Amino acid sequence: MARRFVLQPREPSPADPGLTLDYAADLDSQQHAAATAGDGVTLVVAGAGTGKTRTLVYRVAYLVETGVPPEQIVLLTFTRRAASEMLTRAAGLLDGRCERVRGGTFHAYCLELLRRHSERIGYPQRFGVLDAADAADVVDLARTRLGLDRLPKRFPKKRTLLAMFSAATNRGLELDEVLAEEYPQYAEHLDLIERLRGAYAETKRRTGVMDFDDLLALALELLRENPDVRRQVAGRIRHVLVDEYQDVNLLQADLVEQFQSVHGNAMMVGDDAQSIYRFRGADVGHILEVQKRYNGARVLKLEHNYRSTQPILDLANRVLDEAVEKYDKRLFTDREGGDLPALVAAPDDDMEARFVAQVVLDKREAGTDLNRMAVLFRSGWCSYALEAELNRRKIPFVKFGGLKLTEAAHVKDVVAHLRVAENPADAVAWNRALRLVEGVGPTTAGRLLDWIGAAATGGGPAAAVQMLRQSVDEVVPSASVAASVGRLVEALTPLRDDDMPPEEQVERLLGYYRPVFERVYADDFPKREADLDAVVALAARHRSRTALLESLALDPLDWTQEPAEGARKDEPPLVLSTIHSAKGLEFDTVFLIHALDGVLPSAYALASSDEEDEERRLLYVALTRAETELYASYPLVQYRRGTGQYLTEPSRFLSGLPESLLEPWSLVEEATPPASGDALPEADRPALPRSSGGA
DNA sequence: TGCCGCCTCTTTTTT
DNA sequence: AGAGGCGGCA
Repeated sequence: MARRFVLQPREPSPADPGLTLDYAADLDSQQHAAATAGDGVTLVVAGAGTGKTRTLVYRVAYLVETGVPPEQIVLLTFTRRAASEMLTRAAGLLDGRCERVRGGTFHAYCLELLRRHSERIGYPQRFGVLDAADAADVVDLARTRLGLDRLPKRFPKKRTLLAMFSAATNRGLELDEVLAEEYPQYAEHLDLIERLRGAYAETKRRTGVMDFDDLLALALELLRENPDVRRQVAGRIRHVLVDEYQDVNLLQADLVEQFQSVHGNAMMVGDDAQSIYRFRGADVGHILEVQKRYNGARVLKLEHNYRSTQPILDLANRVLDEAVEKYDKRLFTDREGGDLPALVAAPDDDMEARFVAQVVLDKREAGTDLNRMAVLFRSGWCSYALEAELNRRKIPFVKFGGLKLTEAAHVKDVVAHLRVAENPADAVAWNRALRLVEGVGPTTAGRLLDWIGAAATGGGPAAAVQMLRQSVDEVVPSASVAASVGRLVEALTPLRDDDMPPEEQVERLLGYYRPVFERVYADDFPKREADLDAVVALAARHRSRTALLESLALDPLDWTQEPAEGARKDEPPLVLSTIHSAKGLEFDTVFLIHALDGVLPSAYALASSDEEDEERRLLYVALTRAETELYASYPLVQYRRGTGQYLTEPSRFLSGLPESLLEPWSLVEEATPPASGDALPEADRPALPRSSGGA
């Protein structure tokens, strides 16, 4: 029987002369209590703008100062941006001593673990990582493999299938429970869906790839089924800190439990009012039940808001008040005064864009840096009109969320070729590369894949390329197609050299791919060209092909967009972001655009009051990003193909609020360009100058 | 078999 | 707007 010997905690005295930071002076009393909390499990319930990040950063510094080796601290977050921001801030506090703190997203951290112990779960060391689009392709491969050429009518599409699989995995449910709960219309196909799920899993394993959910699920399996690995991994985690804990799903909550299982030190920070990831299996229940899961966990609160003015908080509090599910949350601030938030009705989205651009320029003129302002929206497409307007006015901006560059077809093409070099068993990558060969369609590609698969399992991955070269003639319809496939193989062969620097691999690959690229994207390849150079640049920043591919799979942070032409050099750009991607950030001025019913709340999220509440929290998150100025705006008309122009309604969460909370503005177009010194039509109603760029 | 053009549909949010 | 499905043609 193993025995547990309990060591008394070694409490550093508050006056410990070894501490270089003055924690008591830099933090308020609640923040101080959290940052300097003793060992064990601590839940910090922190409202919006209460200095959560600051507190975590000081916590890290405190641990390091009190003798915890930085590399034994693990700081987990949900986005790479949050991770890097926090690690950078911590590093800045104790000049470099915090640099070796481990951390990143759950997915990235799990990937690292799996890479190190892949043999324990039956994966090759060089397994690949699938994004959502790749995963959809694997579903197709799995389907073909099951011999299911024809699916029943009214059968879920692959995107829906993946969502079902994901819900089951992330929430620890059986497929039939997910179907009954969320997809009753497909319940009759349970058997077939189940078979597809099995084939999907089998295909991933056979071809050595994992999807995002696998990163979490397999890491958990690795730790649970290999006590020695768990002891080794958790033994090196003296403290685990988790930000945005309200957004963990079951797998992530379980992983945290594993990570702290040796030392028993965990700090979870979160705000149940800001839970916005239910759609991917997050469950506020986990933050609410921390005390149940960890007997004796202490609970601390941060309630003092330092970010926003009172009028902004009043509005945010009001929005939350009307949730069906009540929150015991009222933020208070010392920042008295400040302007009322505005609800701006714009005639159409072009005028809305001009309004935002104009206020942004005015504020920049008045001394607010562009990157202290942000434009937030519900979905990626909401900012299209604004992006055009910002380009016209040469205002530099970066956009977070929405479509990613790594999802662009031509970037995925390049990545697919690299993945084949990395892991010749990777059938999805092969498939993509083969389909780009002129004359190769689904059928030919399928036959070639069978050859490759046989070679990869039989003679090992290295044999695959060799085998393919010999077999091409037998499988391919014509000699010219065989020659084309041969050229692909010739292009890939030198890339298998692992010592070749990644940028050289990409450069060489582009020698093969460029002609293909110009043929496949004949109508618009010049516009796409810059992205290929960006891949080369990204490759130059990575040590190995493996590292490059990981970075590409998990959304590279340092994938820089070039600044708009004519932009001031080095001026930090205006931030455009989905609300989801803006979580945890703060800005002097926030514009919430397209605050429309059907957009926020999304028309797809109105089936239940739970879903509507999540949309409401999303609005709450958006509003509480603002420090001093807040503008919510919406266009009065929208266009939709088919329907044409139609009238809109402002967000149900914002319409009907008293003018003492949210001041209605309307936009009026000035008839003539203003002479200098002219008064505005009304003091607080900015007029729009005539559009300079045309609509 | 593969390619092309025409059709419709559907449109969150992220790792 | 863009993707995916389908039918007809080379």
